[in-house]
Formats: sequence, structure tokens, C-alpha cells
Amino acid sequence: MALRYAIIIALEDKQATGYEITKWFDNGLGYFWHASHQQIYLELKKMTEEGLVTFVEIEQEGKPAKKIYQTTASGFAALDQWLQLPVKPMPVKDTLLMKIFAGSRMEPAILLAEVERHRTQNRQLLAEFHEIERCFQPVAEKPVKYQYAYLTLRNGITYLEGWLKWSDEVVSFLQLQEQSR
Amino acid sequence: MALRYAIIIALEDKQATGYEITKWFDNGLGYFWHASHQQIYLELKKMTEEGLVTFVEIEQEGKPAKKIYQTTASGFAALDQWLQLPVKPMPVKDTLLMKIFAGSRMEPAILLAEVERHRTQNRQLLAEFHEIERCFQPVAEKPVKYQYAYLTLRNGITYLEGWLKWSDEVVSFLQLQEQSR
DNA sequence: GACAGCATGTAAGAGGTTACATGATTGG
DNA sequence: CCAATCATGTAACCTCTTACATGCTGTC
Repeated sequence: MALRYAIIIALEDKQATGYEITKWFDNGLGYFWHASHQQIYLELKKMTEEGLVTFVEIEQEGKPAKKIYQTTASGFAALDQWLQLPVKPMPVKDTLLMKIFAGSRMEPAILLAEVERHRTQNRQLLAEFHEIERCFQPVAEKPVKYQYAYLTLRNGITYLEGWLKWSDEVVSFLQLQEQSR
Repeated sequence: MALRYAIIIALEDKQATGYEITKWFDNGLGYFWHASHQQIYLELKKMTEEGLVTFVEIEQEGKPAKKIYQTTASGFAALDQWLQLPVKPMPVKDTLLMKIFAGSRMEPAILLAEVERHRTQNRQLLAEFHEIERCFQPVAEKPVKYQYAYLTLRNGITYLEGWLKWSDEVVSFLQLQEQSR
């Protein structure tokens, strides 16, 4: 049920195609939700049937026709109702932690390589987030809406910083393990 | 596919019932995976059919019979093979962040109450983790296996610390919003 | 008397992934 | 020439949640 509200939020101030919503979830500001294009197209179809969104189809030369979606009044009403509901804590599912927990079954070098791979990815992501953060400055002068968005960006940044700090501990430990064979 | 490996890891050094595995995921050391009892019973059934685990049924007075599971050699082999595979990054799905992103649509007081609720929960969880952390001390003197487990606990602690630090920013901002009505 | 804990399960349905399918344009 | 970008979708399958079902014991 949350996906549809994520879509309505994505469509809040700009109309967009399913393709664009997918992009938005993948990179840019979608650091709080992810969905595949298949899922999004299906959900948009259902939402259209339920009157939460409408679309205009636009023919294009050399490209497939696109459907530009926008949220209806009923869609926004549904979002506002949903926003009032309490959030249940998301169940933890972390495959990397699972592997570290069972790490003594593996060769330290292999686990270390895996951790380093994630570190590189997360360092890159953090750099991107810092890049985006600069666009928000000075925050206090931006519209209130941007300030809320900024908080979610800050969440991404503090999360990644904490994760990278933690991963230092992991790397040190694994290097020790590797040395003592 | 990851659930079965989480179960094999849970059964690594002690045999257990489905009920106990569920408890283990819920509280205690299950801060890297969660699954409902329905899911676990079903998975254990499939795993038994595939020869990854076996069980002994024990009749009890006044309580329903229980099945004590343990991993087979083929189960451990499957785990060790899986551990070599690269981990794909878990897709982000954070409902609270979604609500904060759309926060300008809500009354600040309501969102603030929601955030405070999560803060209370996370503070409690952090206290529990700190409690468990003390049992690990001094880490260097514990068996290597415990040291790997300790790293995953450390992940939980640094995550929660970072989250709580971030939530301070959120609370300050929402209090300001509330004051300026 | 009601609720929590122990201990197992089935079944329906929602949510999500993977694979497949199409087809033109642009950049390396 | 291959890959990526734009742009849509279907179908099979796996995963996970929610609801239902049972039944005894011990505590408030």
C-alpha cells in the first residue's frame, strides 16, 4: 500500500511519466523508497482505475508514446489520510550483516573484499548526497517544503557517515584476521 | 532465498524449534533479519524436504509437541556456497522518511508526535543493545565467532546512534514549525 | 475471566523480482 | 556495432503479511 503514496508524493508538484518516477526513485531524491518500473507501471494502472491519478497520452516521433500522470483531488485526499496513520517500524533485512555474523565460516580476505566493495559504493553515494546538500544551502531561505526534503537527505547523510565509521571497525578486524591467517 | 540461510545461521551452534528461531529473530541477536513464524514454519518444511535440515519430534505434557531442528551437512554446504556470492544492496523502503518528505502537508504537531514515538522506541532498543554489548566485553578474549557477532551488534549501535542524532535535527525543525503555526 | 506464553500450522492475497518483449535514437 | 536512453508493458514466480485455527498452562 505504501508504494502508491510514494508515487503520489513523487507527483506532488510535477506531473511525470512512469519512466520518470522510476528514475526519481533510483537516483536523485528517491533515497527513501525504491521500486522497479514493472511495479510502478502496474501500480499506476491500478491507481488510474481507482481515480487517484489521471494521464494524458502524448504521441512522439521516433519514441514510444508516453503517458503523463498527475494526481487527482481524490489522490491527494487518500495521501493526506494515509499520512495520519502511524508508521510501523520496518523489519530489518540486511544480507551483508548476515554474512558478517557468519563470517568465521569464510576466508577473511573474501569477506573483506565484499565489505570494501560496499564501502566504495557507499562512499560514492555519500559524495552524491553531499553534492545535493550544497544545492539546498542556505536551507533557512528555501521554501518550507524543501526544508522537509532536506531532512530526509540529512537522514541519508548521517546514515552513510555512521555506516562508513562502523565499516572501519569491520575492516580493521578483518585485516587482523587475515594476518593471523 | 536469504531466509533459509538466516535460519541455518540461527541453527549454527544450537538446535532449536521454529518457535525459538522466531524469538531469536524478534529480539536478542536478530538485529539483521526478521521473519514471521508463519514464514519460518513454511521455510523449515521446505528445507526439510530438500534435506538442508532434519528434526526430532518431542511430545510434551500440557504443551503441543515440538520439532527440534538441526542443520545437515548439506545445509552447511549450501550456506557456505551462498556466503561466497556477492550481496546486492538492499532496496531502501522507509515509510517514516516518506512522511517527513511530505511533511509540509501535515500538522507539525502530529508529525512530531510520530517522530517522538520512534525516538522512544529507538532509544529503548539502543539501551538493550548497550546491555548486550557489555556481555561481549572484553571482546578480544572471546572466541572469534563472537567477535564477528559483535561487529553486527556494533552496526546496530552505530546505526541507532546516528539515527537518534539525526532525529534531534528533525525535532528542532518541527518545534520551530509548530511555533510559527 | 482475560490475556500472555508455548507450539504448531493452513490459506488467501498483497507486494516484489526476474525474465521476456518491442522499437527508435543517440553516443562512444 | 554495441550499449544506453527513452518508454511502455505482460507473465511467472517468489516472498511476505494477514487472517484464521487449535489447545493447554500460568499469571493478573
